[in-house]
Amino acid sequence: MTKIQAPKGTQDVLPAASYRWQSVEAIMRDVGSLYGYSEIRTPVFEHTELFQRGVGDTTDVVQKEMYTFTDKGDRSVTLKPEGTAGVVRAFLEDKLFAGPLPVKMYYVSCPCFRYEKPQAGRLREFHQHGVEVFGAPDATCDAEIIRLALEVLKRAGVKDLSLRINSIGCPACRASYHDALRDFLRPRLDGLCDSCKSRFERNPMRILDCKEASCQQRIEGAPSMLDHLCGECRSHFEKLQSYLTALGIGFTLDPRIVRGLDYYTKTVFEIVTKTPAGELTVCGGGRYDGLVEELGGPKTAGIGFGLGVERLLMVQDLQNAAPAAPARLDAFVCTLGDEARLAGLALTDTLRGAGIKADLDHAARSMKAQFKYADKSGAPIVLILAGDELAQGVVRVRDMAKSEETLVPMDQIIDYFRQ
RNA sequence: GUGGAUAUGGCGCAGUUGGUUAGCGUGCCAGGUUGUGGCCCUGGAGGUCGUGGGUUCAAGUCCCACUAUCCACCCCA
Repeated sequence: MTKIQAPKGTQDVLPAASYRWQSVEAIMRDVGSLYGYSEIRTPVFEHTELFQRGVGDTTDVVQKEMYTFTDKGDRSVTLKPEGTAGVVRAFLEDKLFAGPLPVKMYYVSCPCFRYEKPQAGRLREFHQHGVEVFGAPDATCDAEIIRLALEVLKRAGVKDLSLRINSIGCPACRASYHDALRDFLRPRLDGLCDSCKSRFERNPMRILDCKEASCQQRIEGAPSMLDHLCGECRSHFEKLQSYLTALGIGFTLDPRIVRGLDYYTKTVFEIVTKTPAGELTVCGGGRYDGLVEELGGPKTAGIGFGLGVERLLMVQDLQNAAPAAPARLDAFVCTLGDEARLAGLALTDTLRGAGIKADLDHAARSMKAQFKYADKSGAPIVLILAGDELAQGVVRVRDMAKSEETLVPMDQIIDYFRQ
């Protein structure tokens, strides 16, 4: 029989590590609600067409990375490759646009799926925290979600953060920029790498992002999107920069941030952190003012970001910023003999009823083995119950760190923990 | 999709030019202490040496294929 293992690119979150997830999830919830956001949860899978139209047919994500399958009803469905499209769909389907705008939403550890070759910080099933805001066209909102993302990362203990922003304009000014860029690239096309050649027609801006040194050399002096922004896009971007400055948020302009998803307009940004293993992008996002309309809704501004949970946890590890594990137990109950065992079960139940994290031996083991287990469980207090204690109506309370024992009357044991 | 490295008990490793019953550390279980953890001592359980072929009298060791894991590119969270 072949051993069954987890599918490639997936990970178990084991009991010893789940507190780490709970910790960053609590941070996201706390910060989200502090900023006036409410949680939204959308399905893990959607109709494939949503992503084709929303994320964009020409993107790598849609073209080669989606988990798409046909269900028993012959519908093509896809495990969500990112968080935004599903939220937009819900916004439309549940007619949130008819309520008070803006609508501000966040999501926590949203599972996302991309069929890629796994490696450090890249999985096939991964999780994102994120926010989406609808009906907030002003650049104050761009600044707000950036501030929110930075706050989440800061509370998670991430160090050496840097913010990179860019504007990719609106469809109108981007089209004229594409023309200018193609005019610049056309005479140099022969020297570019194959993937850049294919990008030329489809999405020439991605060529600016190419990692090939020879391509970088050839595109030296290429026109910048920022020089081709229309009046409105330019003014939006300038406002964003002044708002960030007013909030004391440092940033760098990075014209090479293009983002791999088609729906972005105007502001795009990435938050990068330095680790001993190199720079790592932990958060990326931007504005998508055309997406709601593209998916059949009323013209509505949109903006959001996705923050990779696995990457965040990885950065915490690399930067020694991981929170310490909380104590699993407040007390462990050790017993000897059947009568004491029964009393121990009742005692444990009483403790739990009083909100004290308690456990007892479930393997009918020796006192020594029970103590070993109690020690490894991290319980600071061990309660010992055997014939002598039962006869006296007391519990023997052992402080594990001090190795000191005292006798506490059974009916005062809760008070002992309360003091 | 392209390239590179690795694969031996739960974890970390050794295994010498192919040569007897595959070792070590750690963890786990138990005993030493018939009521007591961390330290120490003793014992025990646990391995189709990733899978399948091949070479050989003999393969953990050599050859081939496959699979998985890790890393880089690509892409991105």
